[in-house]
Amino acid sequence: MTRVSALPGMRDYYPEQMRVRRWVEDRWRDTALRFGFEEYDAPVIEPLELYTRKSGEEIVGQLYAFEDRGGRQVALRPEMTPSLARMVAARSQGLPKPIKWFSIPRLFRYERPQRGRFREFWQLNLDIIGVEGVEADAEIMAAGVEVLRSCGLGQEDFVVRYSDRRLLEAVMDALLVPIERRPAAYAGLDKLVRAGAEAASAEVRKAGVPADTATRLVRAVGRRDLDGLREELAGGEVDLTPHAERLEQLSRHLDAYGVGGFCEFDAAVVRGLAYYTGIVFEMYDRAGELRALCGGGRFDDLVRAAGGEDLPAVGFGLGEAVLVELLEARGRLPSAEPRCDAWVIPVSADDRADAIRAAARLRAVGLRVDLSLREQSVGKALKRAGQSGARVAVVIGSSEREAGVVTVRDLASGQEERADIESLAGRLLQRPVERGRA
RNA sequence: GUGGGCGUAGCUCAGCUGGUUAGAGCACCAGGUUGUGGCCCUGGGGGUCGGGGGUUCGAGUCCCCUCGCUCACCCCA
Repeated sequence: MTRVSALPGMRDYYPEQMRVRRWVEDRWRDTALRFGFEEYDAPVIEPLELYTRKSGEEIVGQLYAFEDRGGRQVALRPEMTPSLARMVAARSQGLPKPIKWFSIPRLFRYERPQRGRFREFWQLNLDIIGVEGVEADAEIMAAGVEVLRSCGLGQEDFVVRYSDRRLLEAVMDALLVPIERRPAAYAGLDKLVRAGAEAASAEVRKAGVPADTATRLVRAVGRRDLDGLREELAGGEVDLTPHAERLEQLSRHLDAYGVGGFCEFDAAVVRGLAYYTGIVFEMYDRAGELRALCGGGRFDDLVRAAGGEDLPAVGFGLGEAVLVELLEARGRLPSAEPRCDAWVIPVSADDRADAIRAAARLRAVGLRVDLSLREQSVGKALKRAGQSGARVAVVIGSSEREAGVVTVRDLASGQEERADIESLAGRLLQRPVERGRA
């Protein structure tokens, strides 16, 4: 008999991994709710057309697409944004603005699995729709920072780098880079941080930008701060002031949120994809060892492109895979937590009915209770109970039955006492196992 | 899609230049202890040595193919 294993890039979540995923998702959800976002979801299977129409070329090439039994061309969703755009476009007139929605979608992309990259993955999506100003950008970025902080990460662990597509446009205006060369030039600039100035410059030249212009562009962006940009562009005709003011305002807001220390302006943040229209940002581990934790920005054409009214939007996607890697590297993953409050052990088969009644009573008041289901020695059962992290073992044998009590063994200290089931329930309820906490 | 590394028990691995029925530790199960855990002792289950083909008297070991994992590139969460 050959075993059938999970498909490439798909993961089985055994309880120990599931605990971690649940822990992370709980923090995502808590933080999103604290920022006033409402949760939504959409189908995992969508019409293929939803992606072929508007998504980036790369994503379309990675689709899990097939024909369903009704002859429809369908795809497993590779990202959440098109579904969001559809939902908002369908009801945008009736929804109170701004719309602040979040989702924790399960997504699929058929690409080569590798470290921090799978074919099935989860991400947190946060979006604000209907706000034009940097107030929304700041709120989104601050929420992103707080999501990671709620997982126990600090300034020494990660950083948000941001820039503004409009600023880059102005720089390209100043350097007279032809409009039609810009998408390819962006892609070249996107290599600056990873591959260095030489490689980026070569890529930009390949995009059809004259060598001296390419050199100036890469050098300007490579300065990575506003003063540097201004110096490199000295003598140019274009005024960076409105962009600088917008960025300054964003920076002030981020300080007010208390997340200024996590955020750095970086002109080299470009992001490859075409649909960003304003602020763009990425979150990275400070050590620079991992892939991007998160990417986002402003895409003001989102809703209109989906057939809705013209509404500005800003948002981000934060993946679970890289985040878990970072948490692991920093030792911030939650340690194994107690699974239950009590573990009930019948001494012999004759005691089982009473053990079941005791467990049922404790469960009825809301405690987490496990029960020995195998006929085995009390010693074995206690060992199992201890492994589970239960706080107490409840032993029920003939002498307890006669006395109408149970023996309660504190599994940490080994101390034992007899008690009736109601007083035990009361005592355990005063300090039940904390739900979903580290 | 391109290129490197690696596939032996659930996990971590050993297995010398090919040589009988493939091993260890941990984990699991049972017993020692038919009412008291974490230590200890004893025993047990569990492997088509990733799969297929080839060379050979003989392949975990050598060759080819293939699948999978992994790392880097591409790109992205």
